[in-house]
Amino acid sequence: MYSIGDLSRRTGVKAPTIRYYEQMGLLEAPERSEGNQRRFAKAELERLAFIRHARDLGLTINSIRQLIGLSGHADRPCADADRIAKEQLASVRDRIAKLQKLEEELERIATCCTGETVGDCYVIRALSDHSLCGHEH
Amino acid sequence: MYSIGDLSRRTGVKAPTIRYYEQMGLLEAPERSEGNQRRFAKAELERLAFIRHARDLGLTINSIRQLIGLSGHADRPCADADRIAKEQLASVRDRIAKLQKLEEELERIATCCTGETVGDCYVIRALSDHSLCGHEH
DNA sequence: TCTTGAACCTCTAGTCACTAGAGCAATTAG
DNA sequence: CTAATTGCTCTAGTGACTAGAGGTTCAAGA
Ligand SMILES: [Zn+2]
Ligand SMILES: [Zn+2]
Ligand SMILES: [Zn+2]
Ligand SMILES: [Zn+2]
Repeated sequence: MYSIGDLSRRTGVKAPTIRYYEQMGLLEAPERSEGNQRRFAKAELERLAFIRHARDLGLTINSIRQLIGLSGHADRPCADADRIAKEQLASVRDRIAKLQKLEEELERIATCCTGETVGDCYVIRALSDHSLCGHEH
Repeated sequence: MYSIGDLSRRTGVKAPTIRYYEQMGLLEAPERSEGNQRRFAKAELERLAFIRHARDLGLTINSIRQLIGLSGHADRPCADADRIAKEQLASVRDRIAKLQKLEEELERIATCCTGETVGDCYVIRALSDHSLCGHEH
């Protein structure tokens, strides 16, 4: 049996975050000590590691809830799990593409200023005038 | 003189967002009609375009507030504006690098499942076991 | 057994940049 | 003049936590 602090040290997830996951229905309400403190079993430790890893990969609480729901039915088809992973991959790729466009614009904006005063600063001018940009954003 | 709806149509910024920018101190409180409705001058239209452009480039409300503060002093050095742009560029590059690592992991996770049931789904297994990953996240 | 200090509890509110909605008032076109 | 549209303020919700207040329980040493 682990206290919430034990669990926190073993997984690197802060105690308030563990309580938050419980509240969001990702962790089941654990047993309690006589004095009402949480006491987690090993299964919860593993589930918390799963949650943390999924979060680190950018999955939302909602997706994780679905995945946990699925993982209880080992005999069902895994198409839903595969779909969630593919959607997350697509979303990450999408964000990368958007950020790369921003990077291009920002590189120009951040490196082209030859002025010395605000009056002739390229940064200010570029922000005032989108037609200096190479793409839409 | 533009109503908030005029301004919204001309800039593509929704009316509640314009009010929000005013509340955040990015736009000055505009004149009002007899019936207390906002009436914006052309300067406000231009400032709103500036704000929107900066937001589209990912700058925070705080950074924009600083830039607006600077832009009132055309004779001062522009080092602060240049620094804000460079920091934003660095932050975008940082986020891209993190997302590219995620992309790699997610590509593996999302495309390697050869199982058919949840019990032998690679997605579920990969989320349970970070040692299958190629990097830290 | 007692005491002290660390760890734990619940609850509320704050973060960021909006967005949605309620309930009302003003404007504008016909 | 009326109806439709647009505007006003205020409150609350989003996601995934984080911080803090104010109180309780636990574990270890004396
Ligand atoms: Zn400059
Ligand atoms: Zn632009
Ligand atoms: Zn699968
Ligand atoms: Zn991993």
